[in-house]
Amino acid sequence: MAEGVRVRFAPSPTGFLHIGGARTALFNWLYARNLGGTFILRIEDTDRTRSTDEYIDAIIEGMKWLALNWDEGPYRQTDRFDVYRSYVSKLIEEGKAYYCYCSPEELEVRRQEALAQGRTPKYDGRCKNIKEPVPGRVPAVRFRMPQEGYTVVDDMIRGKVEFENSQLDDLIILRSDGTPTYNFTVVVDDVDMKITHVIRGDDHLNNTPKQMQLYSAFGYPMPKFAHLPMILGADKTRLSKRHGATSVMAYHEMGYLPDALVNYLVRLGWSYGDQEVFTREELVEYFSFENVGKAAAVFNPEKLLWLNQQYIMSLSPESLSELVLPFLRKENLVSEGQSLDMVWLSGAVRTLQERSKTLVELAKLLRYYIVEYVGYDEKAKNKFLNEKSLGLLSELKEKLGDLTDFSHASIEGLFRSIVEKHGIKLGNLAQPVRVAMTGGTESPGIFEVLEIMGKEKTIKRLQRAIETIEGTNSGRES
RNA sequence: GGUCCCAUCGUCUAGCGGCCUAGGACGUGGCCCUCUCAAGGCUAAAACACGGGUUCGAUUCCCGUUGGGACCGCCA
Repeated sequence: MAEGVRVRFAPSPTGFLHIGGARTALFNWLYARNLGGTFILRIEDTDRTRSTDEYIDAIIEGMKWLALNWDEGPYRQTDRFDVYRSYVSKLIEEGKAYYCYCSPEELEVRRQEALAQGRTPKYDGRCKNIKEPVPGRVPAVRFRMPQEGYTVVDDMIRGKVEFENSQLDDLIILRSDGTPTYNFTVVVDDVDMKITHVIRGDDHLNNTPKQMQLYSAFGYPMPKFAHLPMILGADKTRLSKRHGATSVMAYHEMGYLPDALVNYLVRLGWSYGDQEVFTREELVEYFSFENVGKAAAVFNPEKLLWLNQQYIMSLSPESLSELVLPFLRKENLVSEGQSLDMVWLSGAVRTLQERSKTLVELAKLLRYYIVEYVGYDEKAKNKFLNEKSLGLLSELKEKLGDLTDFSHASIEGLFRSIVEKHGIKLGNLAQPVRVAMTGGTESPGIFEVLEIMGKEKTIKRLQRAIETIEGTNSGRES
């Protein structure tokens, strides 16, 4: 049963890999991996005016980033025109297709007329029985669609969907310029590549009966179909650029983890009881179309953000450090060629990972650990770096200077003893120190911050805070 | 306009006739923890679109209404 499952993702390179396409690819990938089948990547670039090699590269880049590896391809339809032409010839010979001499302009006029009169635009079949070429006209080729009976799509998600054949149009399979059209190439390729399951977006459901007629004409067994519900924007219309970032790689740049995006995307329309967070292995193991919903789903960036944080928290500090490095460069915190002590960085990252929802956020938070001098937040400075804290900061500076073991435990011991001596709350000491160290009032636990910062930097920053209060600081900011 | 699809909290969803006082998650409010911010724990508000059937019993099955969406190209 599981034997020989072959599925494909077939994007057209007229744009970047977007959220919707990625989810289609993902469901194909999951289905193939779940059943031990073959996942094929096919580029549908027959529209040569809109397809570009840059977009092909971009789609592949997106697939790789999401780690949706394919087993065959990428095939390009523009490499396969010979195949399509031979199928066209066969259909013409068998009388299943015919030449149509109507020009695109004429067809457009008739379509507009029909629309204006409230009729359904449909080809009138006037070229159906023309035997001789029409002088001065280069014909397109149309497929002779049966007009009696029904075509029933047996969909793995929606069940049986019935279409009346009289609704089906004689579709053009070969343009007058000799290039084949989408509905035709999909079927030829799926036949040729022995695709067993066609998993694609909901927007193709209406095309399916036409394509099924093509399958019959070729005498090829029907594949199974699964039409995935659409992804909508907050306004419940189909997700598009105006809803914000839709390119998969844009999420990479914003500091999202591919696994988080995959996890989010799969839960849009699929569920497994109450579980929200899945490993790849679990996803592959649990995936089934039985648990795929039928309703369109609204894309919710907030939940994606939450998931991303879950993934960031679950990563080891070491691997997170590697991942955040490029973002540190972008923030100009690490210059080109400069190397960072990765063990130290991991320690710093560890204190920040539950405070970061994205890698970009993490990189920004890492700032005060890395730079030479921190600038003070104005409000924080006024509130905590003043006469009241001056004595405490000086005392702390002196005692920290005598500390030989600059560890979390001994730093904490020192803080506790000072606090106890003065009969004040820990916060009264911690907050001024926090501003001195980070420039602001929010950070990881103050003892960890000092430990990561190290003795030398800690003393320097305390000294600078003291000078600031005394008004002797030169005012350099970093 | 025609064809097709869809319908549970604001959002993602569980539910496949009685287990439902409708569960979980995000977000939102409160409380706890606490050196700040997070994280974490507890907690609150929040939904079966409507109307008919079928049934002893409907969120669940059927029909209709309403509302949303997709497609109707010599685009894919």
